[in-house]
Amino acid sequence: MSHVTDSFLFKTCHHHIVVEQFWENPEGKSLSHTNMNRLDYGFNGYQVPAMPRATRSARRRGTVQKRVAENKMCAFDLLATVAGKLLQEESSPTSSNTSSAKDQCLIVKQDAKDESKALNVEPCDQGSCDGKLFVSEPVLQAHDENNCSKESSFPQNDDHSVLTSILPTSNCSERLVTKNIGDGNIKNEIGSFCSQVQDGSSMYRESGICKLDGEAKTLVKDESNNNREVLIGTGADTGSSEDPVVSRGKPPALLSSDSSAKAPLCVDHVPANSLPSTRDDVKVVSRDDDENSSGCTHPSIRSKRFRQAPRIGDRRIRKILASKHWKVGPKFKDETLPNPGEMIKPIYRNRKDCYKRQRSQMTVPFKKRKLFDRSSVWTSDGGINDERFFNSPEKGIGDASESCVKLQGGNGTCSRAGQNTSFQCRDSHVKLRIKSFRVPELFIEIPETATVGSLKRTVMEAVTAILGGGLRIGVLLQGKKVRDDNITLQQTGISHDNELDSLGFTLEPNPSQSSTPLCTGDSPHFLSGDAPQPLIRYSPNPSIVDQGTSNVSQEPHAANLGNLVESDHDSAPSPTDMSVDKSTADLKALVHVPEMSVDALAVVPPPRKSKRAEIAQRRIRRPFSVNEVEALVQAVEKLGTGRWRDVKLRAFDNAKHRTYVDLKDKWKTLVHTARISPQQRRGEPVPQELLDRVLTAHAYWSQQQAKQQLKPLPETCLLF
DNA sequence: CTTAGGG
DNA sequence: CCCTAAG
Repeated sequence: MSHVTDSFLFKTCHHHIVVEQFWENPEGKSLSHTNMNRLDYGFNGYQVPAMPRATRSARRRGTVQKRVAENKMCAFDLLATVAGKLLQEESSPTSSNTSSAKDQCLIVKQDAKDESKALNVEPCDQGSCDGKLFVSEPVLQAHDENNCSKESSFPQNDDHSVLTSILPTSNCSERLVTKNIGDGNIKNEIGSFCSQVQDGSSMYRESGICKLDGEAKTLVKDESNNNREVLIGTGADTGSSEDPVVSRGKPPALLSSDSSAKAPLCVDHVPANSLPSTRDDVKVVSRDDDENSSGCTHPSIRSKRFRQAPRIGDRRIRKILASKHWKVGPKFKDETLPNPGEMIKPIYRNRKDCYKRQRSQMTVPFKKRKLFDRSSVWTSDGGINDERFFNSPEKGIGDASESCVKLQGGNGTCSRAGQNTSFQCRDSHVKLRIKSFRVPELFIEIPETATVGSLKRTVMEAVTAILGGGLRIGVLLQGKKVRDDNITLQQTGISHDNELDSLGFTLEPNPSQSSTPLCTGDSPHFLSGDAPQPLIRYSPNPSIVDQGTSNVSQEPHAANLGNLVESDHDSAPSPTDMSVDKSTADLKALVHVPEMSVDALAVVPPPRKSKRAEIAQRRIRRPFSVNEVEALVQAVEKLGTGRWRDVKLRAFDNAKHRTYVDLKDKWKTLVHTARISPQQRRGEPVPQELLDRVLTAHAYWSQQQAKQQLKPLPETCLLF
């Protein structure tokens, strides 16, 4: 049988969807790590069978750590499935037994062409009731300690449930509550669910954060024409006027509900004693994110933990599931703004870091793709936290060229942005819709010989740097900047019945941050500019400017061959690259792309990154040239095969694109190449002489290594 | 961050 | 080249 350890209630206007997370535990024994991978999800009685597979290495290792994470990732899959099943259920004439309220809400998958496959919940002509489908992880949003703490700080109730999200809506009293059950220690790892809700004829936007690993999840919601509040809190909602709905266990299939939503939505069908392994579950799950947090099993602790959740500077790379199964709206993580000091940390220090970061960002659960953890505007950790409010990709994009921020006034929306603008969204609320932010002007400096791909990357880095470097939100009223943060909206004239067209927001580099070099050493530099439209110069590799390649020694055994290896300036990986004498002039070429960058970057979110390639750009392949091989061989001959860092420093210190891992890998392939017949070799032929040296050196150092293992010998280099 | 290896 | 486990 399965133990439901967590359940989620998705309540739309008329439907309740319960998603359960439970551990399969046939024997009823306590769970062990060996069956961690049995974490499954179910909903409305369905159990989602196919869960993501563990990573290869995970399987190989027989560990299941990753599995949990991946299962988490699958939460969204689950949701998609839920929607699909529900749809079937509701559309299937044979299954009309479920709910009287069926057909009141239609949950459909978005058209296939939308890669994100967001779920669309469309209320069927229920004008007075916006359909909603919202799922949130029982995680306390770290944000808004300043703004919403009052509303969101609810005492926890006795059963230790952690109320994490409440979405009261005026019309339907819809709310979503996620809760941990069991002893309250269970950590639900399901990420927040993002969905779009179509609100009748009104515009709608909704996006959520899909974050994993137990980190804060965010839900961004915006509805038009409805006065709504979005509260995100923790603890039981005992103080709220509307009782949160807490679900637990396997609920009956679909429940219909009226708009009062006060009655328990789901009955707990799981006997308390059937959750003996809760603790185990907790431990297990906690392990998953032990990387950056201790296993916070107690609700209260958890709350705390999430409050201090991952900062931008967190070294940990967040894994965010690409919007494969749902629409990951551009949304900002609910994190508090990092301290200025912390923000610097993540900034690339050098090229190496840059691309390392790039690489690391490509990982995401299924395919291990990492989004730029702080780079992505759309998932930003960045400084725009307080503006968790975005448009769906489809509609906001085109407006990029428009004014800084497109606001949509009107009577319906009480968005977060609005809340932030007017804290107490109670009486005269200002409803704002920020369609897009204008990103500060960027200037890119990149060699003419650079590839388009590198240009993209450069721009990306620049944008990333800006966003990550600390942003401020500027408020423009009638084109004039409102500098006084303490003045009320009313005083400024920003009132609900005002023309919000005159209101604008801008993203401004934080003065204290903007002057920080993006990549100390050889990367982009910020030139702090004037606040609103600062000029940011982004130049890739200033430091390599002086390093020509023209004097690459042709003498294989010349001293210090290593330093002759040209440094990389991210140009196309041309075999002739090394010998081509392009340097200073090229490198200094300044390419202005203000128009492009401004317009393009002003789009929030960015155009759908259909191909994750954009996100997960694999480093371009750069075949080793003979010169490089020469340098490598020489270095290895000298240093041995176990000191790749030294080899790198010695021979490739200027080749930023060659990491010690690369060198190690190259050596590996060289050894292999040397052993195979010349006919089988591919690519630029490596002189046999070099290959011979490779074998010789390899043999020698292998022997040395073997000897060392027996009895540490003084470092002697007998051969050289 | 480095190494060492598998993929 | 990527990804990870280990150290």
